Amino acid sequence: MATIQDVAKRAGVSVATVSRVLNHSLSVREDTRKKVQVAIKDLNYQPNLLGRNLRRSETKMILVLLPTISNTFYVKIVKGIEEVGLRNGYNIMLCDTDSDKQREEVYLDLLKNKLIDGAIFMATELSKEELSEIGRDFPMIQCCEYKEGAEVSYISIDNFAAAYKAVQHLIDLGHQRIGMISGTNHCISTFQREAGYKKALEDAGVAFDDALILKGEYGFKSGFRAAKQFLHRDKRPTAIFAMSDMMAIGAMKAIKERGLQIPDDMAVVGFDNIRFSTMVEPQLTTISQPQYDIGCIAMDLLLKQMKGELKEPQHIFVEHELIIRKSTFK
Amino acid sequence: MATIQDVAKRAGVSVATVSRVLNHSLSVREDTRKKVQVAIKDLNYQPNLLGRNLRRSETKMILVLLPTISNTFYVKIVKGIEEVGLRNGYNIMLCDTDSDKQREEVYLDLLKNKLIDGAIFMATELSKEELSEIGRDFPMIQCCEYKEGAEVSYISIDNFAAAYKAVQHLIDLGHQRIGMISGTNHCISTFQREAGYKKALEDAGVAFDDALILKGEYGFKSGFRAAKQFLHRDKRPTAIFAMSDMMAIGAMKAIKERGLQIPDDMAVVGFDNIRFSTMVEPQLTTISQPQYDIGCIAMDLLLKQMKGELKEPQHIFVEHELIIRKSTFK
DNA sequence: ATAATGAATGTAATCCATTACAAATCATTG
DNA sequence: CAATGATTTGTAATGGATTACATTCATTAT
Repeated sequence: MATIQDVAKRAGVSVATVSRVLNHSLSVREDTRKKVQVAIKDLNYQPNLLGRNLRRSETKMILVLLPTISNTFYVKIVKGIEEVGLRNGYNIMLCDTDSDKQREEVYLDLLKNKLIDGAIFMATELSKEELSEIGRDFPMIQCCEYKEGAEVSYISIDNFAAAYKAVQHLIDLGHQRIGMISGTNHCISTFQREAGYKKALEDAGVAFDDALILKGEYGFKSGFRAAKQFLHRDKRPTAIFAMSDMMAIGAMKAIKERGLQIPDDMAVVGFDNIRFSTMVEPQLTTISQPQYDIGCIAMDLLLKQMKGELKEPQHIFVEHELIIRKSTFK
Repeated sequence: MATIQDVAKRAGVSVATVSRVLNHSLSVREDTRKKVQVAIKDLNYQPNLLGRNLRRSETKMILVLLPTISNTFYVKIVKGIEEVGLRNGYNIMLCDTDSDKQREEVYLDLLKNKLIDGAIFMATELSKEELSEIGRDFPMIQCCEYKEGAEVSYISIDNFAAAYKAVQHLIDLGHQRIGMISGTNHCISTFQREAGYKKALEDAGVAFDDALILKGEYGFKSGFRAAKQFLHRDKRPTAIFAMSDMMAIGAMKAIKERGLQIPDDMAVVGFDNIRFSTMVEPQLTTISQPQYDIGCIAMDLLLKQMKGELKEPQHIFVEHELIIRKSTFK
């Protein structure tokens, strides 16, 4: 591998001049620039970024921490992050933390050790104190999930309002016994969506029944199992609000297996508007988030923070939408 | 940010000694080690990896290039790569190339510029010549998709044999008019699966009909559209072999919308055994690949190559399996 | 022709950690 | 107690590129 020294020697100039050519500095005469470029080509020279990075103290790499890569919900968010990141000269790397704190810390060390310039969390197992501490020294943004009170910017939808709207929709359709398939994790979205569910019931004058909330792991199976439980009850709910589309789709399978009709015997609402929600029969009513925009904004925030343009942590909420399909209304 | 110099000064030793402590060198007296560790803790020192990497000329980072992160097929492969990689002290980063050659090249520059130690391609837009050239100088492995003739190791299943087996299964069930929903891309798997399809027909004495192969983009919609086309025909096929589960599931939707029964009126076989293949009604017959193992082996190969233990490029084929479910056979 | 100005180029310090080699310290033995 | 070898520690070079500052060269003004 040729180094900048080799190029300099071959071109008969100093390393400084080569560096200037590499970095498109203006003050290089046209013929010397040519000479250097020839030498670069001759030697098939590629600048070693380790040297450059050390000197500049930046790597132009951004890390996106995903709790799991199997959740298609993140796809469009990542696309948004990439769009803005690449346009600004940053490479976007994804990491699968598997919701494992240790693994998260391994990747965070890359941030602390300057191997990456910034990080975007889709979720984290860190406490708000730990987050705040790292956030003080290194650029990072929380996206969709966040820790309330952590001194780290975030962008999200208003999960409370979204759940409220979904449940209100069911109430408007005449449902009174509405089962909720919630999540076991401690994400803020779970908490807020449950709160939205309760508030919508309360505002409609429907008594809250603890037995109507079941918890699962966000996947197809959990939804399937929870719905089965609901179906076994004497007074089964007439509608189900699931915290994720995957759960909702699992629930739909259980309902159909039982020989019941959706939405007549039981209506179903999901959350996320994943692509599959239009591929099932009937298509799923769900909450849609502007994922792509969320990604763009998250990356924008990170860029600002890296430039030092953010004095205070920002809290941004974007609009959501209730998409009404056949699983609730013919 | 404290540097190794600061630590050395505070501990009253030389930077070399601090470095030895950091790298667990044996020849440090117990009490000096303690002193240094105290200083490290006091200053909250984190070694700057940019310096270390420059010196060692390695970053312990591995890149996995994905043509798209929305395809859940890669999830388990990535898990396998991560398992082996992390166990060997490497950080695994994922990149979404969007099957865009330019974007691939951006990420490959990271390899050429020493910012990552090695790369695993799930697919590539590079030609075999380009691959070979980079492969000569930098550690890389092809996984699942590969370029025949490129001097770069690969691991895959035998796509020809797998397709052959799938089609043979349909033939065994008495099907003669078997439609294939193939892909428009130029991946070797597409080519080989078509070849396997043809050979299975040939060996069974069934005449090959060009009109029975339709091409699409691997997704739900393509499968849906292709199946619709098949359904409009006078002599429609009695079975469909799709190149991906997503296509197969799209095809199933079209068949069901037409009011036909699966598998009685039309049997369907997919490819990949994604999780959704068990979530649809009826469950999908498909080809299963040992994705997790494939990931482990790919990472193993890469480790060997980085250690210089691979003189020749390796070509590894792993077993596949035909999983027979209700979409072909009650 | 000469001084002054500005453009082009070069020299050397710098980023931070690692490590070969040198030096110092310690323990052991004749 | 000196000599030897082993262990511990320090000095300084190193990796490759960037850049402040110094120098050279060409051009314009006087």
